[in-house]
Amino acid sequence: MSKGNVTLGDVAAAAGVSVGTASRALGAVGRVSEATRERVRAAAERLDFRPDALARSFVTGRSATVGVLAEHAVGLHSMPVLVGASERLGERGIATLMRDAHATRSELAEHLKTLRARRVDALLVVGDTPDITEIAESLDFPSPLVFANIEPSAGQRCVVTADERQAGELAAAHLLGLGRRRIAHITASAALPAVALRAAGLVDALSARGVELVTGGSLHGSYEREWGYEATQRLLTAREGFDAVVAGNDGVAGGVLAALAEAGRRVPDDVAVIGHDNLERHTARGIQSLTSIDPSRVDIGRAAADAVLAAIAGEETAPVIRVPVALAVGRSTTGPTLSPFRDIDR
Amino acid sequence: MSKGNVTLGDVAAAAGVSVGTASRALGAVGRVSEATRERVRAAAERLDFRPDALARSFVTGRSATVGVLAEHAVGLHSMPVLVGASERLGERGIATLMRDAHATRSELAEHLKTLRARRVDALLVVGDTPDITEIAESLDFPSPLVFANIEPSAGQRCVVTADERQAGELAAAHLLGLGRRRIAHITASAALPAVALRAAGLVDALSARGVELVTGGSLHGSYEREWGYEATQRLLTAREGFDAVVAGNDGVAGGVLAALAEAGRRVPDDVAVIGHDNLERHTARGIQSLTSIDPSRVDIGRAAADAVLAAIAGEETAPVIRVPVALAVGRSTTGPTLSPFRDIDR
DNA sequence: CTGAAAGCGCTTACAG
DNA sequence: CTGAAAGCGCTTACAG
Repeated sequence: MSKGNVTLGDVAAAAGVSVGTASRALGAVGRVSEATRERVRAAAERLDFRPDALARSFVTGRSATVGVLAEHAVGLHSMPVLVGASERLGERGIATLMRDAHATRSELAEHLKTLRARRVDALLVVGDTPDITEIAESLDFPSPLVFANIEPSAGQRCVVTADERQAGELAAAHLLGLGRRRIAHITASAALPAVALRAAGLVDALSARGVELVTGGSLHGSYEREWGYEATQRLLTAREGFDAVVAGNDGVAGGVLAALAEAGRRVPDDVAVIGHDNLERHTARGIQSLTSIDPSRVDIGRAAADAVLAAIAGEETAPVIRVPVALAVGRSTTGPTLSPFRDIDR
Repeated sequence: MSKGNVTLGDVAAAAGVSVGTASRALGAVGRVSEATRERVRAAAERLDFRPDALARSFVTGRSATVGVLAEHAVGLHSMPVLVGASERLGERGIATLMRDAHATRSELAEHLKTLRARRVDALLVVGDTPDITEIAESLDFPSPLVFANIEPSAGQRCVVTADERQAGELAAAHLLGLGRRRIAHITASAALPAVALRAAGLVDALSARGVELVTGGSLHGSYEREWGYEATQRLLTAREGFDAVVAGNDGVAGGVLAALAEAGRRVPDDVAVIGHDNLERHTARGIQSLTSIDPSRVDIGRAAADAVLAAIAGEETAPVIRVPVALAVGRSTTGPTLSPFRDIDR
């Protein structure tokens, strides 16, 4: 009690069996009579026996640790994923060893070597990295790889990410439900897979109701606020009639709102606006001003942890796991009209 | 290469020495001739030898893992601390095992037992927990304890947290620098240590310049937006002349702004407002609207990790480590006047 | 300075 | 079904 922890030998002695038998009685491998199993269990219980995790890891080769490669870990996109995953893994007694993924190929290779020496049971990659799959293969990295927070590309066995198509669908359903029919989509480069998926979800859901985007397609630019501003001005100048804008993210939505305000268009009365990322979730100041798609990144982290656990257990995992997104409804679509102070004051 | 990793035995064989000698040559313990040390090192280098961490942990008893007890891990106050700490520890090859600190005493005791069985090298407690020091003592928990994100109380050896006094001082300096002299302080309960420290920092820094709070002292209520609203209305009703408000947090500041707007007071022209927490950091939409104290929680996490590393190394650590806060200057103190749309649109 | 050996606490074939 | 033994890869007194 005071010093040395109780060991399997103590339990075996207390139960009157050998350590080998005690181990089998407590573990899953090997046959033991029910009677001795009970006796050993009772002894273990009585002594509050906790097997030394280090010894067990040493002999089994499972470290109960997973490596985590994180792109910009302290950013708002990664943090909730990392914490959600760590929490879920921690519940299962799995530790995490985090390394920065913002690194050169040789640095990444070095990280992987360290993690292999650590005998991590799996590697979770959060965000974008240069060719980690390829590097892992070239190093003969022995643990399963799980990816989170990226769009899947070739070579990845298991990717956990947001349901980007659904994001577009939710936006469409919400706006259609509000009676909007002349909808514009101002978003980032079509070369980004997530952008393409969201656009497809939006367009398809609108088509199903016989509606198409006012400009005939998405307006592709960047994720910058300026792009939202500029694209909206273009729409206004072109006298394109529109009663709703789906923005690529909350920053772009900000630019849209600014342009609308300058032009004297009321939100949501004249134009409803939807963002993406729901940054307001983090400020939590009470009233939601911008309607926005919330990617539930903590849930992505948890789902990624579940995928990691499955991979460790040797179970087959789906190649792509899409985590549902949610729509955070705010005043930019449902009113009352956005107005001075009431919007900065919370 | 293909299968079994290179082991110390391989290195020893390559260098023509025994494993024991190889171990001494690579490690710090025991004397070895410089010649053989070099030979062993060369062999290790050539074979790209990485000692099996599990074997090493097993024999040394150090797991290279620290337990983390987190109060509301996925919250905005904890996440940056957790990620900052994990990242720093990861750089040093230390893994983290996270458990929820929002638990009953017996659950916490159970967590600690698990962590002891895991042989964690230290325990990092983030946020508030019921009596963890006491529980650890009653369990004879063998690893050092480090606390982050709480105000120190009796019994804690090492606490890493924000410099709360400095928060008050920064607010004072900023407002005085802007020529404000009639300053109100609307904050939460004086029973909260952080509140008391911030108030003390504010009052002392003002006193040094011959200024005192308009109401003769801080107005203590809660951290709720409503309190900010109500307290401001009281000030207005009492015809208390004031040209600045320091709010307990950004939520309270929101209430203050709402009340001022309703009363037709311009911000910052008539009244400057400072918040605390700088939630806008997370939305990062471009222009800072609310001036606010930013507690730099990622830095708290990093500093906590450093304290953990020191504790593991057996070094003496300071009982309280205060991490500097910063002032994020926004339009609520420096203008231009907060106005419609321009403030929600970014 | 170096080698041979014991040992960390567990798991798991291998005999009985 | 159970016990005795080997072994996981390293570190570290202990002899030489």
